[in-house]
Formats: sequence, structure tokens, C-alpha cells
Amino acid sequence: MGNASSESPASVQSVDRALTILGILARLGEAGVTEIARELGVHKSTAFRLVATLESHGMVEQNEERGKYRLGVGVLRLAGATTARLDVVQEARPICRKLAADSGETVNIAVLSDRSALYLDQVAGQSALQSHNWVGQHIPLHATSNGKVLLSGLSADEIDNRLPRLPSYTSETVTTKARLRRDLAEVREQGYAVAVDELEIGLTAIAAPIRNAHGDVIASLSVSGPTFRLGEARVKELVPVVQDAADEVSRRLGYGTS
Amino acid sequence: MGNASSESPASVQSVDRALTILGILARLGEAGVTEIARELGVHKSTAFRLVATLESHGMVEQNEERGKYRLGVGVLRLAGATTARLDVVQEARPICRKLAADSGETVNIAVLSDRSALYLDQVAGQSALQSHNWVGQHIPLHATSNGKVLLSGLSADEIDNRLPRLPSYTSETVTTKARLRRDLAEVREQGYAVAVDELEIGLTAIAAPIRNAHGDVIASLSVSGPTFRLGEARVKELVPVVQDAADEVSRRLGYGTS
DNA sequence: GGAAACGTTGCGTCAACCGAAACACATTCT
DNA sequence: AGAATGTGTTTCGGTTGACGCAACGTTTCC
Repeated sequence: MGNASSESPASVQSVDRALTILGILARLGEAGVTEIARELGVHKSTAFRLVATLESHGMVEQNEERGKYRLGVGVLRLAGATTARLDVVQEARPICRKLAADSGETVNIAVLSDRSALYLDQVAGQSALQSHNWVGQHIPLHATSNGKVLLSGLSADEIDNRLPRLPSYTSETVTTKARLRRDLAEVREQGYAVAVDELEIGLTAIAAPIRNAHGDVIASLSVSGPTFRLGEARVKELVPVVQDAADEVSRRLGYGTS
Repeated sequence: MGNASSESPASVQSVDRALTILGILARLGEAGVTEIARELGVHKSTAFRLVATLESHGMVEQNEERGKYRLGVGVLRLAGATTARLDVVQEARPICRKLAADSGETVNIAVLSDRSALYLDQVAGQSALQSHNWVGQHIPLHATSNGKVLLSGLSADEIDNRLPRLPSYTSETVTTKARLRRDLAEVREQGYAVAVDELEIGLTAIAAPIRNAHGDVIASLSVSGPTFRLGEARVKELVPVVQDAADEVSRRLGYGTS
């Protein structure tokens, strides 16, 4: 509890607090000034002034007349600007939308980030029942289809470095290095990865690699949805579709073109 | 032009500056400490400390070893938490109500669903003579203003895929691909679509696109009513009103700059 | 090989930010 | 009803924390 920010070499207190507030709102969804002040360990008035400043920039907004605060659209504008300059997302977006529309499931783009998979973009399928938003989240590498695809592009040493341990999330999670090695070899050979109930019971995902002009795996594209809708037959049917989409993105990034 | 923030009732200077930095990075893509300091009108060291604080929260990150700064993944994390709660229908509803009240006609929100337009929400106008409820219905894309707006955001290939044939509903229905292409080009250019008697004799509608933070057309907002009430003059009068309403929704979803 | 640019760090000063208390308004308990 | 607690908001003086300055270590570019 209390202060989430660690020791920083040069840090501005009020800015640090303001950013912590954004984190609090991201976690809680909504919060009042009093509640924020309690979490921050500061006085109400301090929290209020910080929140008011955030509001003047559209980073937070108030619910109804004089009520609780929540994250605002300024955050979305910044996020748009962030992904706009990542050419992977830029090139992949129209293809993801088509894939989401065709399959009706949720499509994600993930990249390797330290010891986890970072989800950069998501296009929700048309189905009303959609999984929650993964964008910006760090997800375990060994328990997801995206993670396996990203790992498949690394050497054995690098994999060991990034995965000192393999925590279990469900009964299906890969927890031994031997099993992981076998899985990754299969992914490399087949050119895609499937994960059924490995991160979460009832969640199935199919992923394929996105490569740059050099042939390196720089990102992963996945389709995911509830296991009851993505049975064996449906997965078999979707695999080539996902691969085609990923290949198309790779081609746009210069892969395969001499 | 330095300070974007206007007079605020209660504002914390350093937080205000830090948020302005995020805006600068969103606009420029990348910027060094010196450049940021110049834009802010503060000393280098001040800008550095602010940026360092932003970095400790993952809001910005450095390009290469000790280089320029750009927006970081922390922004994406926040955005993920925002969009999880953000819903087109929910954000559009108050605006639709106002539009319905102002125009007296029926307002609809539609999204793309496979090969048709799916109507998500409807606010009836005050007029006694109102069209039936479209909510939940799948409506042909090529014969409605909403459909044309939704199609205008797609590539030529996708349009062909979704519309293998163009069935006729009235004598005004667009039935040739060439005509449809011309219509869509016009929609793209003008930023709105009008359909008179194309789906049903006596039914006129005006639609404008709703965009997300990435600029993608994710939904369409329309005003529709009987043709005898929506003559040429009235349509001309309503077009900017519909566009303003759609733009306002887009803004709430994070589209647009500043 | 100097010079100008960059990002980074210590330091002393001062104003900007913080916390306490009071305010207005709403809701709830007695 | 009226008191009592809750909320978000405002005012105001004291002090801390943020600012500007200047110097440093690198890199880059004449």
C-alpha cells in the first residue's frame, strides 16, 4: 500500500503523486478525492489540487455533477499518439480489424518486453462477450500463445535468462523447461502456437509470428476467445487465417520481399 | 507557443508542466530535454527532472542509450484501463438525446457486423410519426447512410469481400459497384453520407462517422426520418449538426488532437 | 582537435506547493 | 426536523520542495 513508486534518482514529488493517482484510477476504475488522498497518504486538499490539474489536461474526468473521478480521454489521445508511431501497430491495424471481423474474436498484437509479453493493441471481435482489454499489460511468456511465438524467435540462452521460473496458473500451464522446449520447437516448425486454458481456464488463443525485413520475430499476432467457442475444429480452421494475417503484416514490414 | 493550459482554478505548476510534456511528445513523437525545455519555457534541468519522473512511471522512455524521449508503455496501460470501461453506446447516448431533441428526428448508432450494419442504439425523435425500432437489426450496407459511412472506412478489398452482390430495394438503391465506389469516395471526402429512398421509399437518413483514438471508423451516427420532412434544404441544414454530434462522440473516445 | 551540442548532477534560493481548517452541499441517522 | 457525518471545494499562511544556475561528462560535428 501507500507509495508504489520506488527510489528515483531525480524525482518531482507532485508529479510523482499525480502519476500515482492515474495508476490508482486505472486500478480502481473510479475514486473520490478523499479515497485518493488516503491511498496517497496526503491531505484531501493536496489530492484535490492534483486531480484538478489532471482534469484540466483531460487526463481524468468527473462522474456526473461533482462526483468521483475516473481516467479521461486525454489518456486515449496519448495512447493513440504512442501506437501511431510504432510501425508494427500501424501496419497491423487494418489487418487486425479484418481478422477480428472475419473471425468474430478478439485480435491482439504483442511484443517482447523484458520478461513478459507486452500487449500493444487490441481489436475486439463483434461478439458481445469479449475478454477484457489486455492493452498495456504484461503477460507471462510461457502461458500464452503470443508468449510462445515471441520466445520461439530467441536462442536457448535468452529463453533461460528471461524465464528463471515457470509459475503455474492453471492445471494446463507449462511448468517444466523440457516441456517448454518441446512446445517451442513445435511452434518454430509449425509457424504458430496454440494455448488452451494455460493462462486462464476457458481461454483459448492462437498466435503467429510477425517478422521484419531481416526475418526476426518482432511481434506476435493472436486471436483469442472462450474455449467453448474455439474448439479443436474451429482452431484448426482459424490457424491458417491467423498465419495469413501475420504473414501479410510481415510482408508490409518488408519481410520476404527482396 | 508555450503554455497550452489556460487559467485553472486550482493548478499544480509542476504537474501542469509534466502533462504538457506528454502533449509535446504526443505531437512531436520524439524530443530531447533541451527541446522540451525550450517549448515549456523552463530550464533544462527542470525539464529533465520532470521527464525523469515521468520515466519512473513508464509514461515516457528513452530512445537508445541516453537519447531523446518518447511516450512509453505506461500510457498504454492507462489506456487499457480506460477503454475497458469506455463504450460507444454509453458515450454517445447523451449526445444522441440532444441531437434527437434538436432535430426532432430519430437518431441511431450502428456498427459494422460481418456483411451488414448492426444497429446498437436508437433515440426516438419527438415526432409522432417515427420509424420502427432498428436496434439489434442487421441492415444492408449499400442501401443506408450508416452503411456507406461504415464502408467508407474499409479498403477496396474488404468492401468487395463483404458485398458480393448489391440487392435492390427501391428504384434508388445503389446496385452497381462503380456507383458505390463513387458514393463512398464522396463520403470519405465530405465526411458524411445521405441516403434518400434507397432502402425504403419515403425514408431519408444522414450519417457521419464516429472514430476511435486511432482514427478508425468504429461506428456511425445517423439521423433519419420521412423524406417529406427531410427535404433537400432540411438535409443541408442537418448535415453539419449530425457531423458535430459524431465528432463530439469521437472526441469522447479519444479522437482528435490538442 | 576544438567547439558546440547533448543529457545529467549539486546546490542555494525563493516561490510554489502542501496541510490545516473552514465552507457548501448532500445524505443519513436519531 | 435537526444533528451528524459524509462528500468535494476554497482560502491562507509556513515551509518544504521544486526551480534556475552553473559545472560536468559525453557525444557529435565541423
